[in-house]
Amino acid sequence: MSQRNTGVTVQVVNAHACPVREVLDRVSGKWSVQILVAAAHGPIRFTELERSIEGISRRMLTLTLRNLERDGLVTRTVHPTVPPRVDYELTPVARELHETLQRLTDWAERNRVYIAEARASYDAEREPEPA
Amino acid sequence: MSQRNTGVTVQVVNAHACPVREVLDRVSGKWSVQILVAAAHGPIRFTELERSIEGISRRMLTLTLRNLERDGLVTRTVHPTVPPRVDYELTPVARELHETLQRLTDWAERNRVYIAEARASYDAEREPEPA
DNA sequence: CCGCATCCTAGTCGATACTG
DNA sequence: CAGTATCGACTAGGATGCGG
Repeated sequence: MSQRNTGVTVQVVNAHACPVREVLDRVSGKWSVQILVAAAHGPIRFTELERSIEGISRRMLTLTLRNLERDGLVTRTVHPTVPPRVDYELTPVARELHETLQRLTDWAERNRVYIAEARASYDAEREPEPA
Repeated sequence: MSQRNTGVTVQVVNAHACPVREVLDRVSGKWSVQILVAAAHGPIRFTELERSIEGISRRMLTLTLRNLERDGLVTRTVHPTVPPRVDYELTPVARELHETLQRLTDWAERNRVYIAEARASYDAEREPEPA
C-alpha cells in the first residue's frame, strides 16, 4: 500500500456530483451531528434538544432541524395541545447514518491523542517565540 | 427502538470536549475529504492533487494540506530537485479515517435518491408558487 | 513546480427581541 | 412551549499577483 501514482492517470474524484460532498453537506454545519446523536434514543422534544446540546441557540436549533427534516432525516410531529408539544425523531435512513457516524466518533476517540501531539509538535516547530 | 425520552434524564452530548465535534473539525472544510480520497492510493504531487480535485484553488489546496499535515494526517516530502517536487502521502491514522469515510460515502450512495425525493416533496409543499 | 500575501465577497452563526 | 425576525460579527473560501 504505497505504490506511486503515475502522474498521468490520476483519477478525478469530483467528476460531476461527488457523493463525498453530498454526504458532507448533509452532515456539515455546526450542529447537525449533535442533533442526530441527541435524537438517536427515541422521540425528543424541542426544548429537550435545546437543553441537551450545550451552546446551541434557539435559532440554530430550529434552522438545523428544518434542514434535517427537509432531507428526510428527522420527522416533526406536532401535538395540538396547549402548551404546544413537538416531537422530533430520526428516520430509518438517519439511523443508518448514525451508525456510521458512530464509527467516525470511534476513530476520533482512538486517535485524539495522536492528533493533539501532532498539532503540538507542528506548532512548536514553527513558532518557537510566541511573544 | 423508539422508547420515549423522559425529558428529565436527557444526556448532555456536548459535555466538555465532544469527540463528535473534534472529528468533524478535522474533516470539515470544503476540500479536506476530497484530498484524503485523492491521496489514498499512494504518494501524490501537489500539481496532481490540483488537477485531481476539480474546482479547488491553489490557495485552498495549500491551506487544507497544511492543516492535514498539522493534524498528522498527511506527510509532506520535499525533494530538493529542480524543478521542485513535493509529495503528499496519507499517514496510517488517515488511512483508518479514509476507511470510515468510505462507509459514509456508501451511505450517501445508498440513500441519495431518498434524500433528493425528500427534499423535493418538502419544497413542493412549501412553495407551490415560485414566481 | 510549489507556495505565500493580499483583497474581497458570501455564507454561517450568535444575540436579541418578539409571536401564536 | 416552540418557534420567527432582524441585525451584526466572523470566517471560509475565491481571485489575483508575486516569489523561491
